[in-house]
Amino acid sequence: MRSQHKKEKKRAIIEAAARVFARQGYSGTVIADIAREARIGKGTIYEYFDSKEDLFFAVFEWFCQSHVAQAQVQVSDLAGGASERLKALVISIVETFAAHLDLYALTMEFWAASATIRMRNRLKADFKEVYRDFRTLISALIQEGVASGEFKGTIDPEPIAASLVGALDGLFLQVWFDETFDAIGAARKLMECMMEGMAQARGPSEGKRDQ
Amino acid sequence: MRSQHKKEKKRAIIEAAARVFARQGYSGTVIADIAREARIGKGTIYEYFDSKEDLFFAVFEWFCQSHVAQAQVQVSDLAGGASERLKALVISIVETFAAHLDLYALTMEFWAASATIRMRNRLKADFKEVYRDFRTLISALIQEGVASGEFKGTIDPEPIAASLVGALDGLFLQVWFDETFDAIGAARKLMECMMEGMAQARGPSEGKRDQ
DNA sequence: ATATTTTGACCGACTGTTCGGTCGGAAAAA
DNA sequence: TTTTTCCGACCGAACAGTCGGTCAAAATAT
Repeated sequence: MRSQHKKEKKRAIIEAAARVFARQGYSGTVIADIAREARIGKGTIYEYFDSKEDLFFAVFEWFCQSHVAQAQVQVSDLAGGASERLKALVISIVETFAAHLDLYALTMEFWAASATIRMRNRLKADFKEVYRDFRTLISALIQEGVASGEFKGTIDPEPIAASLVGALDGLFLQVWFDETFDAIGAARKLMECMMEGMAQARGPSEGKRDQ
Repeated sequence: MRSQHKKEKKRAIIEAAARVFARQGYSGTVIADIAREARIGKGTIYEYFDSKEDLFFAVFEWFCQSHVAQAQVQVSDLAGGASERLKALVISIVETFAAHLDLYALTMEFWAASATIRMRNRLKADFKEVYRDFRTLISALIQEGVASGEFKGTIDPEPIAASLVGALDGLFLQVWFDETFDAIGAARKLMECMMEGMAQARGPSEGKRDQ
């Protein structure tokens, strides 16, 4: 009980900070708010983090880690053909986000922070990596589909994966501003449409070079 | 020269503020910075706006107005079939954004501001409208394609339009974090893929169910 | 077992600074 | 001269970060 306890407490502060930042935004949050949420004294926070900015960054890293990890677990759980799994993964991501809309505010806070000079370099590299990971995850699935003949050989997995990742972000943005917007439905229709577009034409002969 | 001059000056302040907010973010911007950028005294700003928040909101409205207007102009300029026009519009939007990446920081600032309680209601309604306008613009194009027989009758225009709008936002987010990312290329591939998925099957007989 | 010392987690009053907004008067226009 | 526009010195509230000190429990001595 020493570095163990410290680790736990640090984590607890990070989670408390995440809640407060999500609720009030970075600038709208006063260190005292976080201390109160974590039920500790203001000074204690500075035992664990050098500055408000450091704490914010720690929240960001914690958030990225847990989210990417979750998606990677999800995809490893899936079974079936590439197209089935792709569809399932995308729907699952959308549903997960939809279930944690409150945390979405945090994401926007991170985006905004990345626009300010000081934070930019710290956040940018991590964000780049997160997006790359997501693209790779989806791109791999698409490639699998191409390899198995489910998808056309002419499909270029990377940009399609990027577009899908982008669409997910974008759909959530729309939910954020209009909670009646049906992101899950839109994602389903998008997947149907893209599947149809990616599907290997099965009609004529059987060659890869349809026309 | 009175209300005319006032209007111009107000606009000038808004544009100066937009530049500074884009560069430094809302919290990172001090009223004095905006005054300097606009080459006026700090006090003068308060002759035109009641508060920093008001000014920020004015920037937001100015930004929305000019961007939506621009997209609407673009679409009215286009000629050709629905699929051609749709593709052209999307590419044109991507290219416009790519050419003004600096202003993208502003968009993120608006998103983040919408996460704070006070700003939220003011921004939310406008944002909702902007997204609705964009969706409607694209949805109308898709509907046109369905009506003309270019697209399948089973296509549901609204969610597809929403996904497209989302994908554009999302692609830009990726550019923001990795300037080597090729959003224009990705958008092209996405359009190809979706077009293929939306296209009326022309191969066998004329039914929907090929195979 | 008990007393004593050491350690370090914890705290919140305090401080120096920053910044949004004001105001009284200068400058320009009418 | 009167009115309008402009200005920046000034003010006070807010806040990040500090610091001196408390206290409980771990370590050590008895």
